Amino acid sequence: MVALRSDAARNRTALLDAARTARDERGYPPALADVAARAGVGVGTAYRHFPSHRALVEALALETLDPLVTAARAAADDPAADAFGDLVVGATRLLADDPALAEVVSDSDDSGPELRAVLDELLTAFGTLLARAQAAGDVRPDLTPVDVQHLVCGMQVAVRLGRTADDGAAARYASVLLHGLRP
Amino acid sequence: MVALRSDAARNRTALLDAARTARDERGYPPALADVAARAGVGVGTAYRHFPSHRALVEALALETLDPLVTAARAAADDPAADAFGDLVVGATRLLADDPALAEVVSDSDDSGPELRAVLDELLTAFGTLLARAQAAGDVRPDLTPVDVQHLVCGMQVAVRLGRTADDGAAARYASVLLHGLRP
DNA sequence: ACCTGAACACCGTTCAAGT
DNA sequence: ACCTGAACACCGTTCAAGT
Repeated sequence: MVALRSDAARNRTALLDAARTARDERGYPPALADVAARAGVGVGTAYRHFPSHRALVEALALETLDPLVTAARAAADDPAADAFGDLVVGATRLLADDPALAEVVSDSDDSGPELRAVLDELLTAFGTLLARAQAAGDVRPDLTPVDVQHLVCGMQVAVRLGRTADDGAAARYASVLLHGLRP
Repeated sequence: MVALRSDAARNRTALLDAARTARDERGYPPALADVAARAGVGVGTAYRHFPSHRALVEALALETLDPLVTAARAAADDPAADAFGDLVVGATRLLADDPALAEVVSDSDDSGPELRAVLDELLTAFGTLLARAQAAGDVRPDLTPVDVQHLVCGMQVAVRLGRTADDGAAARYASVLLHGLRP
C-alpha cells in the first residue's frame, strides 16, 4: 500500500463517506454511479478505488466488523462464563442489522484478501471460545467453527424476518439458537 | 380463470417448461427474455402470462410446494409422534434445495394471491402440529407458527452454506434447530 | 384475444481521452 | 498518477404494431 496522491486520498474518503451515508439511509449502498455522484467524482474514479461494487461493500463491512473482532479477541484471551454465547448472539444481531455485511459474510468465498483475513481472525477467535465451551460441556462437541459461522449467517436471516413484525422475535430466535447449540 | 385460447395455453406451458428446465440446470430461472427464447415466444408473450419475473418464479414455487402442503395436511389430520419435527426438517431441506423457492417464501410479503393462499394453508397445518407438540411439552410454548416459518427460512440458509463443503452439515444443522425448539 | 420485437430504464463495468 | 464521462452489456419491463 503506497501513499496515495492527496486528491486520490480525498476522493477515496469521499466515496466511502457517500456509500456509508447511503447505506445508513437506505440499508444498502446504491449503484456505484450514484455513490460517485454523491461524492462528486466520476464513475471511473469510483472504479479506480473500488474495482467492483462488492469491493466497496466490503470496505464498509470491514469497518463494521472491526469492533466484533476486537470483542472476539478480548473474549478469547479472558473468557467470561458465557463469552461464546454472547459473541454468537452479538454477531447475529450485527449481521441482522446490516444486510450488506450479512451478504458479504455469507458469500465469504468470493471476498477480497482483506475481508478474508478479518474473517479468518474472527473464525480463529470464535474457534478458541467454541473449543472452551465444548470442553466445559456447554456446547455440542460435533460442531466446528465453520458450522457456527453458517448457523449465525442463517439465524441472522430469521432475526431480520422476525423483527419487521415482532419486537421480541430477535431475542426468541437467539435463545432458540443457543439452546440448539447445547449438547 | 376463463379458458385460454389454445395457442395461449400452449405458450404458457412452454414458458413454464422452459423456466423449469433452466432452474433445474442452473438453480434459478433466468431472465424472462431467455425463458421466452427457449420457449420459442416473444418477450411480450412471457410478460402477458407472467406479469413479472417473480410471478414466474412463484408459479414454479407452487409446483414444488404442493407436495409439502399435502404432507403437512396429512400430518395435521393423523399426527405421528414427531410429525412436527419431520415437517420442519423437510421444509428446511426443500427450501435449501431451491433458492428461488426459498427467496419467494422468505419475502412472502410481496407475493401474489395464489402463493399467499398456499403459504397460509401451510402455516395453518404447521400451526396445528406446533400446538400439538407444544401441548405435549416437546416444543417451547412461546413460539408461534410464524416464528417457525422464520426459523426455517433462516436455517435453510445455514444448510445451503454448509452443504457446499460438508456432507453432514445439513443433518447437524437440522438437529441444532430441533434441539433449539425444545422447551 | 393474443403475439411480436423494438425500445426504455437501470446498473455494473470498461476504456479512450484528458489533466 | 489520477480523473472524467461516454459507451457497452445485461436485464426487467412496456408498448405500438401486427394477426
